[in-house]
Order: sequence, then structure tokens, then C-alpha cells
Amino acid sequence: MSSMMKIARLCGVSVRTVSRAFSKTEYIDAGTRERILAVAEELGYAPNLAARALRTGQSYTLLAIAGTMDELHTAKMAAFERAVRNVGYSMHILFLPGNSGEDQCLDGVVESVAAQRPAGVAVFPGGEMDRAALARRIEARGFSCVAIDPQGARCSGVKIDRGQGVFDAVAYLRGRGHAHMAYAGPVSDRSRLRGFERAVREFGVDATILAEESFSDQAAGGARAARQWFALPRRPTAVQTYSDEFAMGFLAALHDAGARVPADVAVVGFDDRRFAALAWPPLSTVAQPNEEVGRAAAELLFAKLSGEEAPRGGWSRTVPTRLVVRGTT
Amino acid sequence: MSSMMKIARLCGVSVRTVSRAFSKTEYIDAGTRERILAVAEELGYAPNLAARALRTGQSYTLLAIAGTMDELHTAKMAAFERAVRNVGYSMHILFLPGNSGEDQCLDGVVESVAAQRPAGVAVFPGGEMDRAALARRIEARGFSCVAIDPQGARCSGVKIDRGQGVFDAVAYLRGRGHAHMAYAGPVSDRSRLRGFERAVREFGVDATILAEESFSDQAAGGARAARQWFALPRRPTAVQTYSDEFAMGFLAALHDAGARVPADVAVVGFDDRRFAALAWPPLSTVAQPNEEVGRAAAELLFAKLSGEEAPRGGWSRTVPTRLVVRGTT
DNA sequence: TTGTACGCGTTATCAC
DNA sequence: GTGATAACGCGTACAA
Repeated sequence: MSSMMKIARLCGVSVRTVSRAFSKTEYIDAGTRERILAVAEELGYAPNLAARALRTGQSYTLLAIAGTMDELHTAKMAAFERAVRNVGYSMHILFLPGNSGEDQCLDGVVESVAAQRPAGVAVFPGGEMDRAALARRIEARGFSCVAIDPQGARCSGVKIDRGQGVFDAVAYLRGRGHAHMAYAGPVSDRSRLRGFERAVREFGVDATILAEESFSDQAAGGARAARQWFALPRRPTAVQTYSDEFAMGFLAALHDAGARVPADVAVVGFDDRRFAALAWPPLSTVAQPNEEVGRAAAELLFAKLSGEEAPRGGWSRTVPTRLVVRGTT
Repeated sequence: MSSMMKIARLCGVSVRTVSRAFSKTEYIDAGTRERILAVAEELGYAPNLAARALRTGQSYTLLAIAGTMDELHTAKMAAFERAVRNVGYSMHILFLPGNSGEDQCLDGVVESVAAQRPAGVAVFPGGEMDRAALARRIEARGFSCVAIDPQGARCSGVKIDRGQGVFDAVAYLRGRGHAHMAYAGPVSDRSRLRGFERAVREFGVDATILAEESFSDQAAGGARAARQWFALPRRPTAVQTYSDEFAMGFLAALHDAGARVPADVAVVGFDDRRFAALAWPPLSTVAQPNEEVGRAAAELLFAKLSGEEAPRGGWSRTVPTRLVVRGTT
């Protein structure tokens, strides 16, 4: 690997002059620079970022911590990366080990982060680890850190207004004439449910909750919810589901039993995964704002990096969802 | 950020001794080591990887180059990362800019790679860039590089035996009694088609090609293929499609027209995307061996890194697909 | 306009 | 067992 030293020797100048040749602001003879750049090109010279980071103390590298590489998470990460690249930073990824959420494992992650000396850190969703705790410990080590879509209500970061998303969906369905709706999904996560309850109150629609306990197999949960729906004496004409996967299970069970969608029942998913548009019928859904979340995370992180004061209410941003109307409503 | 120097001062020893304390192999007094490690722990010390890499010339970091972050690609990358982590390496990601496949852009990527001084490089699928050319230029710069699922037949890397996958699917369908089958999809990509043609020849089944030109909107292509199927005087009873997305468009069009699956026609996808199991009916498909590809890529790369000779036939590995039978067959 | 000299944090070589 | 000291490649204060 060629270094500045090598180029310097070949050009008969000092290393300092070579360094100058690559600088945009320093004074150097035009001819000398040209000669140096030519030789550098010839040698396939590229600056050693490790050496530069060591010398300047700045890596211009942000670290993305990822749990499971879900389609939704990667979309946010990709948006984050683009935003970050636009201002001259590069992004590295640290995958969380999938096996455990133990503190010992968390220690290891914090250690890896510190060893890399990133300019900042973004903790993306996915995995079993306590991401809020992780973010706190990373900040305690002196690194600026932003959490994307954090679990708890109290922890700061970029948040998605799921409640409002479901509220909007109910509002839309109400406008289409539905007067009796159901919410189907795990009830221990109240993020979406809150919006549903607020909306049914506000619009005065009859409401049924098709409650589910498990988070594990969403599609199976959807199938169970469909059986609940069939068993109802008075069936809701529209169902807001917890997720697109849940909706798929729900739809499949409906198809199997011969129910027609949306004639017998309208169905709305949540997430807008890529398959939502491919489903039959194409699934109406509340889209996660992946692009905006990624951008907002970058902005938030750069604001922290620039040493700004925390805004009133802490370092948080809430991003709205978007209703996507397709064939199931 | 605390360094070895700081710890050394606090412990009243030299930096060299601190360095020794962290080494597993060097001789050091047990008491001294304990004292040093305690202070390091106290200070939240983590070694500066940039400095270490600069000094040793080894980064123990592999670079993954990613185009589009598709579900299938990320699954391969995650498997690669796990394999790599298991032997003490870490993986960084370089996203390709989405806009152009121009040489100028390719230059930039090669430059970034060189600047990072990775121990090795893995070029993952996705994006419009000429990945074979990229891999070649990276190797020309002196970096070991492995291409995952490369386009051309001639370029080395980890390959997926798509032809055999389709062959297996046809064999399975033949066993289920189907005597007239169709292949539906873009015909300019012959990877799957070859296996289809070989199988129909071998098993003596009637064959129809529902040819498609465009790669862009797979679902729309599937819908067009379904219309072709309906228009056929003698309809094939089973259809191997180009991809799961293509199959979804195909299925949707069949549903719309009232055809029953698999009673009227059996459908097989390709890829085994997550939604395949969620589709209605659940989609039988040829699964991409993401795990195995990721692992094979790591093994191939480490073999190159260790300075082994290239095996006869070049640095390549071909990984078999797996037929997943679900509801559409 | 150019060169000298130093330091970032680590590891490796040598002498003690 | 331990401590000076050099070196990795780069950026920068300072001198020429």
C-alpha cells in the first residue's frame, strides 16, 4: 500500500508537500501539485483513514447498531446512510448478536462501540436487547447517540406516531361509511390501540377488540383473530390490524372461509411492507415513514454532534405515518 | 477518551506494561496485570482500533459492499457477518450510491475501499453497478475480494444454482402428476430457464414458455403472464415463475379471474421471500440458500486471505437451492 | 512556496 | 518482568 512518503520520494519532495497537494486550501505550486497527483494516481494512492483519524481525532464515521435486519429497519438505515453520506460522513454497522439480551452481551457491544471511536451512534430497532439502556450507556461513555423508534415512552429518539396513523385509518374508514370497526392484534402494545380508541370515541363508531396475546407468530395471530371475527354475533365491517403480517394471516383465514374482502369486511394493515402491494387483494395499510425516520435520525444526531443545547422536551422527534389505500378497503 | 498512557500514569508503570496486561501471551506479573485491568475497567478504557490497525497493518475488518438493501441480500449479509464475527473479524458496510452505474462512480467506490484498508471485501448483489468489474478492480488494488451471486457466468464468487432449483421443482411437479408445465418470466435471464428446459426434456413433459421482457415490475409481469395463460388453448397445469414477486402478480390475476390454485393450476415461486409463507395460498417456492451463501462467502474470503492457492477452476463455490412446498402446488 | 519536527495510541524490538 | 524507544501514516505549528 502506498503512502505519502512513497509519493514524496518518487517526486523528490517532502511529505509535507504531498500533504499540501491533496489539500484544497493550502498554497502549493500548481506544477508540483499536478506532478504529485499524477504519481498518486499512478500508484493508486488512497489516504489511510485510520492514520487520519488517529491524528485528527475525528473519524467522520457514524456507527449504526442493528438487531434483526428487517426490511423496515434496513429501509430506515439506508435513508440514514444517504443523509449521512451527503455531509461527508460514512456509516458502519455493528450487528447485535442475536442470542441473548444479557448485560454481559450489552457490555460487549458498548466495548465495541468505544473501540471504534465513532463520531456518533444510531441505535436501530430489532433484536431482544434493551436498546434504551444501550443508548444510555453509549452516551455515558461520551458518544453522541440517537435511538430510532425506541420502545419506552420516556426514552428520547426518533419516534413514529403509530397512534395517529391508526387514528387516520379509522377516520378514513368512517368516511367510507363504516360504523362498526374492530382492532385486531396484541393488546400489550398499546401504541396503535390508543389511536384506535381515541378515534372510535371521537367519531362515535362501535368498537370491538379482537385481542391477541402473543407477538411471536403474527400471521397465526391474524388467523386466530379471523376466527374470533367469524364467531361474533354482530361482525364489524372494518378491521384495523396490528401489522401487515397479522393482516396477511387474517386475510388468508378469511379467504379460506369464503369471506369476501372488502365486500364483507375491510382490512387495514400496518407497516406497508413491500408485500402489502403484492397481496390479494392489495393491502391497504398505514405506512411507516422509513425515509423520514432515517433523515430525522441523521439530523438529530448532527444536532447533538454540533454541541447544540437539547431542545425543550429532550432530544426527540416524532414522525407521522401515511395511510396507503389499496384494495382491502 | 482514555488511552494506555493514562492508565500507565495512574498505575505507575510504563505504557509497554499496560499493553502487556491486555495481551494473552506476554509475560507479566499477575498482580500488576490485575491492578492495570482494574484501573482500565474503572476508566472505561477501550483500545483504539485505528491506532492498532495503523501500527499492526491489520484491521481485522471486512468490508461488505451493498447495493439495494433487499431482504434476500441482507439475509446473506447477516449470515456473512455472523461467520466473520465468529473468527474475530468485524464487518463494515459500504453502500453503493443508487443513482448511477458510471465508471466515475465506480472509481469513487474503489477509492473508499482502499481508504479503509479492509482485510478483505465482499461484494453483495443489488444495484445497477457492474459488480464483476468492481470486484476485479478491488482485487487489482491488492485487496482480497469475493463476489456474492455475481451476474456473469465467467466471474468467480459464490454462486446459486438456480437452474438446478427449477429442475428440482419440475421434478417434484412431475411426481405430482403434472404433464404440461409452463415457465413464466423474463427470458433474457436464462439462469432458471436452463434448468426448466433440461427438466422438461429429461422428464418428457409438455412445456410452454410464457415469455416476459421487462425486469422492472415483476408483479405486473406476473399479471401479464396470467393473461397469457388464460388465453392458451391448452393450459399448462403447473407454472414455474421467475420470482416470488412475479408469482404474486400471477396469483393475484388468477384470483381476480376466478381460477383456483392449486386445483386449476399449480404455481411455484423463486426466492422464498418472507411473504411467500404469508401469501394465499401459501406459496410453494425455490428457496435461495441465504445462510449457506453468506457462510460460503466468508469461507472463500478467508481462504483467499490465508494465501492459499486458487482451487482448480478458480475461486468459486456453487450453493444449491431448496424446494419449499406449500399451498400452491 | 517548501521543509522539519512532532504527536495521535498502539505494538514490536531491544536492552535492562 | 519491565521500561525506553521506534515506528505505523497522517496533519499541522513553525521555521526557512
